[in-house]
Amino acid sequence: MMRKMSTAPTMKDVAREAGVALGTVSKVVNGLPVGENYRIRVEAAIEKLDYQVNSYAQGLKANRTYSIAVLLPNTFNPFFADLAHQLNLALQKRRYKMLLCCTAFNPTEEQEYINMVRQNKVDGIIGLTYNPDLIVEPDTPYVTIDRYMGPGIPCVASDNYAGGQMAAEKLADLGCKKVAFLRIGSSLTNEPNKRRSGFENGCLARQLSYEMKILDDGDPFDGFVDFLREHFHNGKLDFDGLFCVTDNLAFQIMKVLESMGLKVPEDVQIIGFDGARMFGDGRYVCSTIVQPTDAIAEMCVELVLMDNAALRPPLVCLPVSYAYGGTTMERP
Amino acid sequence: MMRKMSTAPTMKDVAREAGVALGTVSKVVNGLPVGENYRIRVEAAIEKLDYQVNSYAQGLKANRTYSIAVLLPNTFNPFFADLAHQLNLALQKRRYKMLLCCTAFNPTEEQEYINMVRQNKVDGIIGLTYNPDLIVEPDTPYVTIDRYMGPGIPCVASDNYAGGQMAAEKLADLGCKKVAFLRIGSSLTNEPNKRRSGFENGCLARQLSYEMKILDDGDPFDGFVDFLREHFHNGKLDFDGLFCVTDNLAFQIMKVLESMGLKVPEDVQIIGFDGARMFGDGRYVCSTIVQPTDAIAEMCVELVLMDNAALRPPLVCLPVSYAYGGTTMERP
DNA sequence: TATGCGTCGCGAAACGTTTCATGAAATTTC
DNA sequence: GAAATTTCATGAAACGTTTCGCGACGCATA
Repeated sequence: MMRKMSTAPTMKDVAREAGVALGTVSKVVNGLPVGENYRIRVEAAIEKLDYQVNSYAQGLKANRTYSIAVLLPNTFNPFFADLAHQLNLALQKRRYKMLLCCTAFNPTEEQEYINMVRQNKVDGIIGLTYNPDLIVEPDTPYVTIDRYMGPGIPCVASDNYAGGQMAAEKLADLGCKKVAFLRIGSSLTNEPNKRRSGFENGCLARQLSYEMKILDDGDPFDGFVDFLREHFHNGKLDFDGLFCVTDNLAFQIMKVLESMGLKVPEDVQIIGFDGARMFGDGRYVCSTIVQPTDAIAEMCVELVLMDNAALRPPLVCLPVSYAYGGTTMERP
Repeated sequence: MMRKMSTAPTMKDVAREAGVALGTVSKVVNGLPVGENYRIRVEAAIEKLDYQVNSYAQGLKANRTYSIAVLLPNTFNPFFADLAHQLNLALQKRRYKMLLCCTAFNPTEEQEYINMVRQNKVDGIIGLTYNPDLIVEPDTPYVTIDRYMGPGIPCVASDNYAGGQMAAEKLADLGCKKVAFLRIGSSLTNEPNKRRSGFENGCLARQLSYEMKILDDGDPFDGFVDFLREHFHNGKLDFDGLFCVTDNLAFQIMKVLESMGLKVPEDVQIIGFDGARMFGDGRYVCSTIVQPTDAIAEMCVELVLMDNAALRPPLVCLPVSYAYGGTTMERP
């Protein structure tokens, strides 16, 4: 009785308690075929000892850990937060654990996390990263979000092109005559780049006059303020519609417009991108092109766990949708 | 040469390559004293083979995994998101991994995660949970946020009482004559309860007339709408100040007030609680009592990793501060 | 030269699983 | 009823570490 109180019970303990061999316990635990009477005895012993498998021993043996590392810049941008949440759900559904790594957009940090994660033999990595030359363990399945890194590494993204187009069309529908596209480089690597071309295409199709203001990484935000000032005469802005590359940017721009005495959406309508919401269930921060974070997460998990790596598509684009968030005039 | 390409190199491989014993490699890897010439040879071999320790073998042997499970309801509430981020930073600083578990306020989910986490032999758990009778492995260090579960389990929280008091004083300072406190039960278990008594105390101290509206878990939000309507006559609200138990609630209440034609902060000033910000760096969602999420995270990690469990304090309260977020009139 | 002591590398054992060759028992076959 | 075949529990080996008793070696002492 109560011999090894201090240590958690092992399979050996269960085997002894049930009077069976080690391998038999293993089979019961893993649901493999075992004689009925044996199964019952083992299950009783497991119950009695409150046995839990040691998944680190399993991991060592099987070279499989049922955990996936998720690399995100942070969790306070609502879009990333939403992604983290959806990934957590999708992984949990498949009984996988999620190792969350916040990289703060820092390439060194990203590489460090990748290295750390190698030691821990996660079964795969899902990364929304900004380091263009990340070195990833070749035999660890890697799936990116929003960043195409080559044919061997699947990339899951929204249909950014369609989203840009949708924004242009929406602004046209809502009566805009002259619009502008605002973007910061750093928030806009790779796939999200297509938002611009989609938007341009949409404007052309609807014969909507447009201008672009594109800042590079590291450029001060003032670049936008200057741009808007240049197009501001006699209390009026040259534009009646703005498409901002992210909701975050839209949010900042709104503050600037406010300080210029302009009213949104009466004077100028704004559409952002991402689908950021205040408290998850609150209303959208601005009128926006919503990314399907649930589908993105689902797809990432699907791909990262896929057995046959050869079958993985290099790029998956998922459909976006428009949502009203108070910064556009809805149709009369 | 290139014999075992498919498998990651092990200590044995390094030992063979360096021409030393297994134990010597182990010592080098762990920084234990080893003869200089041996160290050099081993380090060269490690470099050459690109050896990485297998932390699951380490975990199996040492019964230590350098990972901590974090239980949060979700990541899209900015307060939780911030907490997740700060915890990630604090853990990373100590080279610990973070297993994030989103529980969606669901007691069953919470217990399931706790169980799952037991199997994975995490070194500890930090939980912001809502299940009053969670069963936690007695030998896994457990630290809660905001919920006092008994003397053996440390609870880290903001100084909620002081926060409530601070809100009352601020409203008084800003000229309010009659205020109200709004809260929903579910968002207000345990420690955060003290926000009410702190607020009450603050009102009494400043001879500020106040009322309370408290909804229970599961009550429809309409309860607040009705309450506000009852106190709304001739386009004017009986209150000139509101203290909402969370920023989330404040956010929702603002929408209601808006729909009643009331202006914030001109007609009624609002103070929330948490310190929620839009994009992490954006401005506060509302004027608010800010919780020190960085200090909370730091303290949680400190306590959960503490060797001597007997020295852990049962309750730690950390100082809050007031921040302007546009929903209060600042002093003239 | 012989003894004693301290250093330090060596390698076997152990951690808790899974797997697989082994052989005992039960079943089938003629 | 004996031999062939199937079934299935058994327990040793292996996964990649850490730990620790052992012994080889170097040095000081007499």
